[in-house]
Amino acid sequence: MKHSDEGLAFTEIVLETFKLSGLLAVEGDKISVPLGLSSARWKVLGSLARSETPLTVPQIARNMGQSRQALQALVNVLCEAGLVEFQENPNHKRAKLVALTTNGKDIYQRMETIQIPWANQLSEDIAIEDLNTTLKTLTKMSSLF
Amino acid sequence: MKHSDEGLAFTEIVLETFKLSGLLAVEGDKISVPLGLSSARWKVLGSLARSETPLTVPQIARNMGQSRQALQALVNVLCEAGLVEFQENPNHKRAKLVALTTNGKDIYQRMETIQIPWANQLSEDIAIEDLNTTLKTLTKMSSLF
DNA sequence: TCAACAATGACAATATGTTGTCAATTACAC
DNA sequence: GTGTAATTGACAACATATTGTCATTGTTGA
Repeated sequence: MKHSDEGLAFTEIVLETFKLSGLLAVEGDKISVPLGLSSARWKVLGSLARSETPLTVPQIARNMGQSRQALQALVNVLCEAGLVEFQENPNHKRAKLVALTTNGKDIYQRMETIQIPWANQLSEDIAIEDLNTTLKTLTKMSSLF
Repeated sequence: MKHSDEGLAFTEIVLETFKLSGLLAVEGDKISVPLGLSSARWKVLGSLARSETPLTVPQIARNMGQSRQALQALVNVLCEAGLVEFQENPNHKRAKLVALTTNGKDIYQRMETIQIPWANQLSEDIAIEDLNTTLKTLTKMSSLF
């Protein structure tokens, strides 16, 4: 049996995704180290900052496609660092709500002032149609699992 | 400062890349477990199988965008498992060449008989132009780092 | 209502990844 | 050639991720 044309491209995208993910994580670490963060912790702050309402740990995990245990560990560290806090959840005794503290919001704002020019500069030579197609395709791939 | 259109799409691709990478790793683990492998080990076998010539550990690491230390650890495990072996490198006393053993080649072949229908089936509803654009764009993004 | 099922937090074991460091080896410029 | 810089393997420390398990809490259907 052989790869179809689509199957071959799909497979190469898979490999490139692994590679890019690793490179981006290292890059994200470099960017966030000056503010005492890391790629992983920054992403958690981003989930909370982008959300309209406070989220529980399992909700964040599902959004990010990760296990709730991994997210719980990150959130616990962020809580100890004073960037997020647990709030009582009126709908659930055990599953507390995670919210950014004032300090957490401030740090995330400062990350944005670094991330925005970073993304703008790196993307300036890539066609917007290609970026849109890529995002659409990656999202479609994620939805397969 | 605000994201440009490109910067915004770029940022969302970054987040989707993290998510998809995690999902694919889990999926790859499931696929490869029956043959005693994992996503990470499978990728190493793939690098060796796809290469015309035997490679050194740092070469594989650079191909995959990873640290040579991480690759060395994987290769050592694969060597203990008898899937790869170290060969003397006529050009370098320390940097031995890594080659698939007969058993390693066999396992990889069997992985292919699983991976090919997997990729063909998952990609069948995605347009080939979109896949090609996505691969091109991801590769371009990787090259930025 | 209440019994069965699902979701959650906590903990442990393990895999995979980075970074930093050191000595040994190789490559290269002069 | 020779000295300096880069590469490599080995080791350690640590961060991030999965999976499995358990007791607790929440949800749902009969």
